[in-house]
Amino acid sequence: MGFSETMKAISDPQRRQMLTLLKQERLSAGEIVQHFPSLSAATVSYHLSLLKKASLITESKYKNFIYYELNASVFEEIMLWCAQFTGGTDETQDQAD
Amino acid sequence: MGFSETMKAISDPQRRQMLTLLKQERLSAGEIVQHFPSLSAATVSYHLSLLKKASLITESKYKNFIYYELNASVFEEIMLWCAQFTGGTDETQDQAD
DNA sequence: TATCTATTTAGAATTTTTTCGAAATAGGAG
DNA sequence: CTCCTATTTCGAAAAAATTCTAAATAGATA
Repeated sequence: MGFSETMKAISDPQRRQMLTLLKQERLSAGEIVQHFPSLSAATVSYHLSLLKKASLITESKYKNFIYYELNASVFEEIMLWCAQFTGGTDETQDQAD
Repeated sequence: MGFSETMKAISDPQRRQMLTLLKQERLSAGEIVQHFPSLSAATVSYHLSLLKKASLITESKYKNFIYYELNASVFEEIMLWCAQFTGGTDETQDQAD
């Protein structure tokens, strides 16, 4: 939910790779697990839960699968935060952190 | 230097606050310490070293002070990474992670 | 109903990050 | 040269994040 949670979530390379996978298409938890041979299903599930808490992905259930999907809108917020440093935006704007 | 180091560096709220402070003006280590009453000078120094490693700040010495200054250009790279998810940029572009 | 498949949750172990106090470094001032 | 001020580095302790295996959940199928 909060900005800090989002930044923490995207700070991990494996979680960023999960986001990249989901950029192309929505995937079930099992399909995501297959992309990480070095991690157990439980660990991938843990990472997905962090991404979900940060609103970076959403889940929907179908049969006994859980599908994950990217929520692109959160990235706008991060870009806005960055923009305050590049001098590219109105500097009077409210900003998280 | 690497993208991962940068993302790790900005994932911490206290380090983000240091960047925000440096957005306005360059500050000495001691001046930055004063903004964080709950942290020791050693701890602030540790955080500054991470920001420096991530190229988010640069340092310059004057007398026995060390001044820190923001390096805004790194934020462009983060924004570019975010943009691939918002559909706002050329998707054929190479991207870290 | 019994069982199989997909996934998460729980609990514990490991690893990484953060933090501090004390000691080291470095340069300026007397 | 000696002391003082600013800051970092070191080593250890504490806190947080990551990971695993095993057990729990939930829905589908036989």
